[in-house]
Amino acid sequence: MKVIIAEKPSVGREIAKVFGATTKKDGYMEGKGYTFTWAFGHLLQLAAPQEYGYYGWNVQNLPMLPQKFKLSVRKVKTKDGMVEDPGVRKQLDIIKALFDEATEIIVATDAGREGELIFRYIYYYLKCKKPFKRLWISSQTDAAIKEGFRNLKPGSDYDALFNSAHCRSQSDWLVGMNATQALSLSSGTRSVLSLGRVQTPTLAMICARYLENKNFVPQTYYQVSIQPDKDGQVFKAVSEKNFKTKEEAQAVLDLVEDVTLGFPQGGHILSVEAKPRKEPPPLLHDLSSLQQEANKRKGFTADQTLTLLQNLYESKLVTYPRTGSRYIGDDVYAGVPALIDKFMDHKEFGKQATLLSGAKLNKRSVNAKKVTDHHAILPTGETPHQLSADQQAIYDMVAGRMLEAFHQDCIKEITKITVQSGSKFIASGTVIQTAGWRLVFNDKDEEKKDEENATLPKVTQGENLPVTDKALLEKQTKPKPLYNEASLLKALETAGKEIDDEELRQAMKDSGLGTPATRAAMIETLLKRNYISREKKNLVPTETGLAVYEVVKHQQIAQAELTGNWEKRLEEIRSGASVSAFQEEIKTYTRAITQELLQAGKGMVIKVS
DNA sequence: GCAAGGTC
Repeated sequence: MKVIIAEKPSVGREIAKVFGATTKKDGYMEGKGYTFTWAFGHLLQLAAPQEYGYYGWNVQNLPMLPQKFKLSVRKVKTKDGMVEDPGVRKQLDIIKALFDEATEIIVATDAGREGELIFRYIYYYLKCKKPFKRLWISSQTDAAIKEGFRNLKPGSDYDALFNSAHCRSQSDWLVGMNATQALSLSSGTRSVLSLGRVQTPTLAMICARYLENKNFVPQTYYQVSIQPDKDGQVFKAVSEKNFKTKEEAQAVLDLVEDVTLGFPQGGHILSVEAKPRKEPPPLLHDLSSLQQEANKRKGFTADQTLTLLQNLYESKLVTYPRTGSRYIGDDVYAGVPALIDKFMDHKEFGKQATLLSGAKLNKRSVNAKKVTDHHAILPTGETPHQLSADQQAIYDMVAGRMLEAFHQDCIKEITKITVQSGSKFIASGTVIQTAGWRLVFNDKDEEKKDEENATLPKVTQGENLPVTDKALLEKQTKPKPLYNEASLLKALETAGKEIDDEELRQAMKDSGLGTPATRAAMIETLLKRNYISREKKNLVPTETGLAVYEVVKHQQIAQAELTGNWEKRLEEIRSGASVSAFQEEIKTYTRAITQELLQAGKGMVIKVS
């Protein structure tokens, strides 16, 4: 008997379906001589410190550097503390029984580093010795699954990938557990002051932005605006330059040849530039972009959006939610026209679905090379029943985005008019000529600035217009806004963009800080630790958060680059570089940061709340 | 009591 093990039930069942195996059992399916089972993500985790003999939280134990890491069954929190998750234990037992019967195992966990780790941890924990092969596919269409099975790889081909995954896991444990205990113990508070490769740089970003915002000194500057009149249609033009002093601006204002000063036609049109600009539709959603949009539109937290999306996924209404790709492959694209047709009766955007039906679709979101473990989020085409208002809102964002993504470009005309009246003034305006994808939600254009005119009258070069009004404008420079959930998620994805080193940046771009699946939980962790709080839509540090930030802000553990460095090394391990060299470096770093924090925490000032 | 990673 061959046993196929997937990362999650949905994939296990999908593969079983392709094989025509339909017999449902408890925790697996069987048919055609195969058995199909699954994990629920990570079933096993690196054991907690006490399982290596490090009892309690004690400076004597630090740094904790286990000789050999152990695995333990995933735990859940109950009123009696942490206990084995019974569902996980049950599934592990099922997997063990199946592996015992197996002649061969086929590994069908997600095609990536963590997918490999999920299987290997199970395999080694169960002390299984059966031979295994690897299925490596990035979409779960029938064709992709069949092709993957014709192309099974030897299990050992992925040993180096497992090594890199295991290193990632151990390194996070060593640095996180030790740094957390070191700072918590030395701070003298009895609370948990957690630190980690992902959470601490994130906290640092929030704190740095908060302090920058709070300490920002606004600069006053001045502008002059005039209002020319074209046959009764007025528009606004603003001085080409900004002025540092009111006097400079006043001088420019005084030179304006307006009607009240006796100039009947003092606005001379120097030039009119009008150029069309194509604005392509947005890409399909991945989890992060959807969380950002839901936060902007509905004020949902990243965690709420993920929960709602998980509900929709479990009801088979949307595809896999925890994806980091905004693209689909050609195989999935083949089903898109039929999918669009399903929305022709939708009350909000049925009209646009009808318009797209049979039309030539925009293929910007179609690129198999940019599909990673999972493709972008799409509706499945199943008809929703009795969704809650919030679920419906998320569902509509997924479906609406699909219509946008395959819609036509939006064509705008950007107009710039230069007017001479004493000095030069600029009027700019954007007119949407063909709305294209913008028809789906009829949203306002975010890019549009305050000074812009909705529409500008038709004027020609050389024309002279009366200037009917003028004004001196006093303005102030603004600080970068505080992070909210949407802008933080975006910053986490692109933390690499502020890194100069090209190779580091590439490594960061692939991973960012955290992963789509973990970012929502990480934000919740910072809230739970009382490091940050929500103020309206903003995320701001608490006193505790700022105190921790002050202690660690110059340390490596607070820098996003730490992840970039690790990723680079892990990638080398994946291509065969030495594991032990990296492990030694991590141990050395763990010793160093533990010592530093044991000292630094003593100087901490934290109010006990 | 603690990390980051995955998912019901």
